[in-house]
Amino acid sequence: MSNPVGSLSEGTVYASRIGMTEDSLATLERNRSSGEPWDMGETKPSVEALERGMPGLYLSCFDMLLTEDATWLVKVSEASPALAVPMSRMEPREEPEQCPVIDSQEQGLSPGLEGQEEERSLEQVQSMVVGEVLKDIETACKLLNITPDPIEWNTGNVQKWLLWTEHLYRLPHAGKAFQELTGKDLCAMSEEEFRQRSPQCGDTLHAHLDIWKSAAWMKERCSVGDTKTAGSEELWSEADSSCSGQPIHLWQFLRELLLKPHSYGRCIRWLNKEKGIFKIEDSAHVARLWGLRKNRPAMNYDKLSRSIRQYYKKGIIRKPDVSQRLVYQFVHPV
DNA sequence: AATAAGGAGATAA
DNA sequence: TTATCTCCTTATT
Repeated sequence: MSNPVGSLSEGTVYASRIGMTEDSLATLERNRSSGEPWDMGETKPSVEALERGMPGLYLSCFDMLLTEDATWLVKVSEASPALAVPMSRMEPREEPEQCPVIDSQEQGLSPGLEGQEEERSLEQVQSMVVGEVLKDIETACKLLNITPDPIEWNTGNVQKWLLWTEHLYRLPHAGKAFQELTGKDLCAMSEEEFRQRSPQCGDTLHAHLDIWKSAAWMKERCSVGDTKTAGSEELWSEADSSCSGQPIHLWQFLRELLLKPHSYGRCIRWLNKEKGIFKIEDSAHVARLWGLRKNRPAMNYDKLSRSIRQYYKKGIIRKPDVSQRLVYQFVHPV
């Protein structure tokens, strides 16, 4: 029983999850602009952008995957009559080929097929949105070196996740209130219990954990081999690809950050992607992320840059021809 | 004060 | 042994 909700009947699951998710998102909405003690830059997950673009859709997509019930389609249709609009408002991704694209070849449809077609495109939207969420979670997992399923977290993993979520959403630090808790403990806690531990952001943390739990539950569900959710499974394996295997190298890590300007563009970005020239805009931030990834709390830019300089003789990274502060160049741009 | 370049020993996988 | 991590000195911006 990795997810308490999973053991409920389908009907109950549907009702309870709708309620849960709406609460969660309302909470996230409420807390979006809360004060933050972190200076981690403007790192905002795309989940938030999606929320902003299509709030009704976001929650519905999750729920649709969580049930076989198709009534959500009606809900979504009512909530956002013009589905094409949120689509066009989607922020462009750096890897567009990974996003299921709604094809526009449904012009000459017979009226009777309209509902079917709508369902099909909604399914595509849904898998795309879910894919975004899964990718965000996957990114966090790689960065923190934790598993996607909160139930498997030990106390250290829990702390990492808290730290991460706090800095991502600019929440006040509340890690101490959850110090001895494992992921299993965390998952068993109600929103009220979260609030008791952390009055300021307990509800927000609970909401985010809920999303992670849902994602993990979905992943488990997909891995059973459901044809209807095969698309999501592909997204998972795609996202999983780079997190399996050997410990990550610094240059790989830097590439990962550079590949996600949406999330990290404010701390590291390409000056010339073709030539592999990049600039570290916030050295402290990048060092902190690297330390997080490698479990080195004492990491700083002095040490990180020393590691980068080790790449000089290895021919992996060099200083660009016109040397500038905090600017480096991959010797073999891809 | 921050960053750059390397030397050199320590450490973890 | 490799790939950092850590600490340090000296020079540059």
